[in-house]
Parts: sequence; C-alpha cells; structure tokens
Amino acid sequence: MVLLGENRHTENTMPTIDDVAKLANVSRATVSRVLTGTRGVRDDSREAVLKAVEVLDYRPSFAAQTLASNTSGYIGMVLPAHEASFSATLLPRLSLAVKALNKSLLIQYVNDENEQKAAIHSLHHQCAAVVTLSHASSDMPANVIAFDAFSTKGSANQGYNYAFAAESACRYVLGKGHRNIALLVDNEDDVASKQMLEGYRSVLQNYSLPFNRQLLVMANNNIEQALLKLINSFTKYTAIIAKRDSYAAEAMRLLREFNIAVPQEVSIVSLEDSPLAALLYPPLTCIAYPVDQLLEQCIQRIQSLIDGHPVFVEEGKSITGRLVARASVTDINAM
Amino acid sequence: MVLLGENRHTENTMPTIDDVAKLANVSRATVSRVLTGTRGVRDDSREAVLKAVEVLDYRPSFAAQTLASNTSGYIGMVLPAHEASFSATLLPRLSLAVKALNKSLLIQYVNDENEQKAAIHSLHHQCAAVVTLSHASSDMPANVIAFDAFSTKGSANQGYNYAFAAESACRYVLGKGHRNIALLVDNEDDVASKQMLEGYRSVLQNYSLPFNRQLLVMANNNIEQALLKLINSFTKYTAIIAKRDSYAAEAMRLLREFNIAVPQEVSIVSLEDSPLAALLYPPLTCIAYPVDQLLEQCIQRIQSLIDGHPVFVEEGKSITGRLVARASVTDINAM
DNA sequence: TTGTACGCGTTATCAG
DNA sequence: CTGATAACGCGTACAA
Repeated sequence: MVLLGENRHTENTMPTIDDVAKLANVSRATVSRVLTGTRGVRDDSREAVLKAVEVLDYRPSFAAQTLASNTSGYIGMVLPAHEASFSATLLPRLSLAVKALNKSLLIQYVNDENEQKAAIHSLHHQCAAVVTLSHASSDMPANVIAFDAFSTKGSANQGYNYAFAAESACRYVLGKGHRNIALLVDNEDDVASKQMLEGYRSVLQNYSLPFNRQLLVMANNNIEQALLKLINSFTKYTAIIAKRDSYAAEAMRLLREFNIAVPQEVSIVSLEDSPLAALLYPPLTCIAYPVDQLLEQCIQRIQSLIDGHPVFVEEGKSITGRLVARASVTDINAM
Repeated sequence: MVLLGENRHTENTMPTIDDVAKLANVSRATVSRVLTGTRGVRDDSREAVLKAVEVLDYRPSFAAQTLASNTSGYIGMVLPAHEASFSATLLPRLSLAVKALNKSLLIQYVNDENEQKAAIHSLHHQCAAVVTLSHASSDMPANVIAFDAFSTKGSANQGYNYAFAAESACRYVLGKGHRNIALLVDNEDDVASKQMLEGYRSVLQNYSLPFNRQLLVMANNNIEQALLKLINSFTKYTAIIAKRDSYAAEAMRLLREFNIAVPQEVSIVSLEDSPLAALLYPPLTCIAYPVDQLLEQCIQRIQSLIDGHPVFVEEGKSITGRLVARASVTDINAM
C-alpha cells in the first residue's frame, strides 16, 4: 500500500503582498503599484519590489484581486457536454485570448438546457463575461455572450446563420444534379437545426421541389439509430447534408456497412469542417463553420465588456461559411 | 438599529450575504451557516434565509469564499494546446466531478513546456489542485496532478504505462505475422513517446529482431511531413503503431494517396481509441487509452487533496489499455 | 513618490 | 443556537 498526498507537514505558506513589501522595504501600496503598473514608482523601489517578488516567488491571489478591485478577473464559459469535440477547438484559442486580457478562464460543462441556464446564472455574477455555445435566450444577463449568435436586441442577423449555410449546401448539391436531399440535424429544439431546416425548405421551394418529411432526420443524441431509420425507409436520397462532421462520418460508416457507396450512390456535405473532415474517406465536402471569425468577434465582445466600450459591429459584415469542396460529393449529371 | 438599504438604487450591484441577512432578519453568520451547512440552525431561521436567498437570487462569491476560507474553491487545469481533441474528452467529465465537489474549474492552455511550467506555477497557489497532461517533472508542487502519471517519488509504476501499451501493440501485430513495424510518436522529449520506444525495443529484442532507426518516426508537430519521409524511404514496413488516432488517420489518408492499401499492405494500430477510431476506414484497431480509469484515479486524488485525507493506491492495480480489435490489422500468415 | 487606512464578501472565532 | 467581530489578500482613495 502506497500513501499519496500527505501534505500536512508542508505548511502552505503562500507569500502575500505584505511579505513582498517587507522584504523590499516598501509599503503594500507600492508593491501593488509596480505589479499593476498603475502609478509611477521610483526606480530603485520598483527594482527592489521586483527582486523581492522573484525571491519569494510571489503571485497575487486572483480571488483577492477580484474581491478588492470589484472587477472580476474571470471569464466564464459554459459548454454543452456533447459538443466537447467542437468546443475543444475553441478552448485553446479562447484561453490564449483570455490570458492576454490578464483574466482567467472558468469553465463549466452542462448536460442540458436547464443546467446551462443554471450555470450561466451562477457564473455571470462572478465573471467579467461568460460565453456560451448555442443561442442564448433573449432574457440573458448583459454580460453573457452566445458564441454563435452575437445579435444584440437592436441588430438582427449578426453571428452565424445556419439557414444560409444550409442553403449553400443545398444549392451546391442541387447544382450537381441531386434532387433528393436528406437533412441531418440535432433535434427539434436546437435553434441552429431550425435555421438549417428553414434554409433547406426555402431552397426546395425555390426549385419547386417537394418537402419530404422522411428526409429530415434528427439525431436526438443517437445518430446511429436515426440514420438506420433513414436507411431502412425506402425513401430515395442521393445526398445528405449534415450539421456536424461526426454525423457525416457516422453516415459514411453506416452506408459502407450497407454497401452503399459514397459518393457514387450518396453524396455528403457537412456544415462544420473540423480536422476530421479531411481525414475521412472520402474526404468530406463542407460549408465550413467559420470558427476563426466568430472567435474574433467573441473576443472583441469580451474586450468591450471588460472595459465598458460599447461594441462596434459593422452592419453589413455578416459571417458566412466557406465552401470546401472535397471528394464526398459527386456530380450526377456527369455519370 | 435599522439601516435602510439605500444601496439598491445602483442597478449593477449583486446581492451580498448582508442583503440576505437583512432580509431574513438574521446575521451574516447564520446565513453562511445555512448555506454551507456547517452548523445546525433553527428551522425558522433556515427557512427565512432560504427564502431571502431565493428572492434576491443570491449567489455566494467564489472569490470571497476562497479568500475567507483559506481553502481554494478552484481546481486548475493546464493543457497543451495541441492536445485539444484529447483533452476535450476529459474536460466534460472532469467538469462534472469538480462541480460535484463544489469547486470551479480553472483552465489554461499552453503551447510548450515552459508555458506549462509557468502556468502550473501561477495556478498551484490559487487552486486546491491542478491537474496537467503529460508527465510533470519531479519537482512539481504537491498539489499538482499529472493526469497520466500519478507516480510519486516513492511509488513506481503508477499511472498509465505507454511502454506496456506499445508492447501489447507490438506483440499483437507480431502475432499477425508482421516483422517490420514502424513506430509513430510525438517527439524526442515527450515522456510517453520515450516509454513507447522502450516497450517497442524490448519486444524487438525479445523476438531477436533488429531495430531499424528509419522505422521510428517522430511527428514533431508535422505528422504529414514525418509520414512522407517514411513513405519515401525505401524501408520496408507492414505495420504501423501510432501514438494517437489522429496520426493513424493521417497515415491512412496518406497511404491511400500513394495507393498503398490498408490493411492489405500496411496494418495500423493506435494507442488511443477516441471516437474517431471507429469512424475511420478501415476501423482502427487500438490498445485503448484507459481514460475512464485514469479519470477516476485523478478525481480520487483531487478529492484527497481537498480534504487532506491521504489517498490509498492499491499497489498491484496498474492501469493498462484494453485491446480493441478492428479491421485495420491483417494477418499476414493467412494471406 | 510613498504610506495609511479602509472596503470588497465570506468564513472562523468567540462570547452570549 | 445565534450574533458581533476579526481575519483573508489585495486595490485604492487620501493623506503625507
């Protein structure tokens, strides 16, 4: 038997600002000043302080800082647990940005919408800003940012529009001669999924094509089952538009098991374009989700939330996905 | 004495424990007691407090709590940015566990080992525990946990042993008749990669097979280039053992481009088994990285760090990966 | 330029 | 069981 974690004899004497002050022969205030860089400090004092900091390996306490300054040092982030793979691409960059702002990233994963609301509620007091995935309800506190929907009450159509992306995907496969297009979304309540459906239907209407409810498949946290239902139905489809790469990947896997060739018999487009997309076989055509631009906007928003500046949003600049053509779509006309 | 609350007219003020106390006609202390459940409180007082909390939508400030209680409410986590996809599988579960412990998860991504050290250093004072990926140096503070290597100085062989996993993978493909096995690792300095190499060499020795340096390929953050070098060399190999699923996936992609069939011409095994593994074509055989067990150990360790209990680790129970046989390995003998 | 004193929201301590 | 009061570590007017 091995004993781990007997830290009782190591008295956790974390050095305080007073220790530094004492060692540098100055007052607490001076130490604080050189660390925060607020006011001018005489050079020798500054050096003495810095040296003392070095010697003691002193780090100011985040907690005490936020408490004293009345301005939270935290940026909160609440994420759906099932979005883990996606949020992973966000996290490193957001973490970096947050560090640049001299703040700390506080993260909480949630399983459903209720937990999400609760988490946001419990966090938004403690944080300078809290960003969350998927559209926030309209009654959210002022300092919560919905990552993919920045729309403030005044300005509509900001943020990413899944309807537009779905439209692009539709038109793309339609241009390749496909007329029976299945749509792969999350579930009934998901706002993005609703938007996708909207764009999908609008394009169908434009092309005077009928809407077949059988071709609308909702993952509902069990993409395999949902896909099996589609495959087993005798509905005809030659193209699939998936909300996520993982859905597309699962579709590929299943189709392969049923000896349905991609893209010869069924073409697939995704609205994500994660690293996964290029690794699949065949490589996945995407309307790429514009993480970079969204991220930049998000960071700007955080910035503005921190220092009170109002957000500056260019009106015409809506964010749209880029088409990344790969091999998962075939041209029916050319066959 | 009754002080009328004239502080309510500023809209941005979040309710404090004093507000609750006033509304419930008790003292701060009582409020704190019912909220933390430390001491018994008369029923009517308790109810009054709870009601007041409800009315004001009061949430205790994390910062103030950690400051006052001298026991940090944070669990820190520092992660390599390039491990994003992997850490994503960890985060949700860890977040949940942390919530259960009534603590908050503080995350920081880093780009290299120096940043990692700095981050750990800056965090470990503020946090009850900080967990990090990849092996921590031996001189780490007592409250940092290396997720995949729990070994304290005294006890060897705790945590996950990549050498053992690599051995398993080797023996597996050797059993399938492969004799020329390439090894795909991160880089020279990575401890896990070193372990893999160790296991690899030991098995080779066991089978009296020569070690060919050409078959050792290091990704060095550019897996594609590294793989190309292997492919372009005229070294013979019929099997590849990859540290990560993404490496294996990239290998599959590249081999396909060069018209090398997997698994007919080259078999592949990975030491990870992420969701990606089953989605690839052909599905990827793995020595599965035991996230679940590691996670459980990690959480126990955090627990023990929090409440000072020393943790008991059963000596014989070393954590090993499970073989998940899929289609990416072929039996040469049977061909 | 520097130091003093106070406040931030909470928990711990001690007295009733 | 409850209530005052003292920490906790730090920022910051205000005074020197």
